[in-house]
Amino acid sequence: MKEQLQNNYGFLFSEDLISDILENGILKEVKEGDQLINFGDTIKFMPLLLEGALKIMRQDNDGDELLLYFLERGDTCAMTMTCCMGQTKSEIKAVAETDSSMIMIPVQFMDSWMKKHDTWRSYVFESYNTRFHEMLEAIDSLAFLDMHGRLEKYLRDKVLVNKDAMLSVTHQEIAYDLHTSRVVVSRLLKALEKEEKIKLHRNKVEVLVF
DNA sequence: ACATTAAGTGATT
DNA sequence: AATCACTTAATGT
Repeated sequence: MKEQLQNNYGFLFSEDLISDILENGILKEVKEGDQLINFGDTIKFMPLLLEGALKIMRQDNDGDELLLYFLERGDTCAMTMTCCMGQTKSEIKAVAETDSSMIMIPVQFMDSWMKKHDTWRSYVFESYNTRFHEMLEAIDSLAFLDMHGRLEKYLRDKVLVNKDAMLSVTHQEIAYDLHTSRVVVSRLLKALEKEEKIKLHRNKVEVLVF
């Protein structure tokens, strides 16, 4: 845990901060598909991703879901930051996209560390900023891209976080993430296969270009 | 061999 | 782009 923290955050965090993290953080390892945070949960920990990726989703009143963005190593969750200030409940859901490990920092340290550690404050502001940009990207993709474009972006992102062009995913799962129907996904994927951008297998999509 | 689940397709809105 | 209705293909028991 020490080494992983050094490797991923060593260049960002001061020695003091790293020892504070090691002292108070809890190492958590999750498997692909594990749910970390659900809609309405009270957030007690702030995750620092060491390895793997999480997918962050929004949920509507009927329980329908929509993927917002992926978190990777070096990232943290912006939702936790707003939550620990106002004691609000989570408005997002976090699921492990791949097997992941992270350090869970109890939120009560947020406040004092902001004052105590310059490097922590910068990190928090910095990641708040990048999260905000990811959010804008998600909005852009909803507002300005058609399904075809959204699907391509989805596949691109998914290949990036999985570090593997062979995606283990069904058409139905993609449909849930993009909040559309399986039939539409199947058709668009078929079209992409004809363009020779991807190759289709059962339960798998192989991304050839991007 | 049969049931189940994933994926492909035409037609309609 | 969504939905329906149906077919075909792959996989598990």
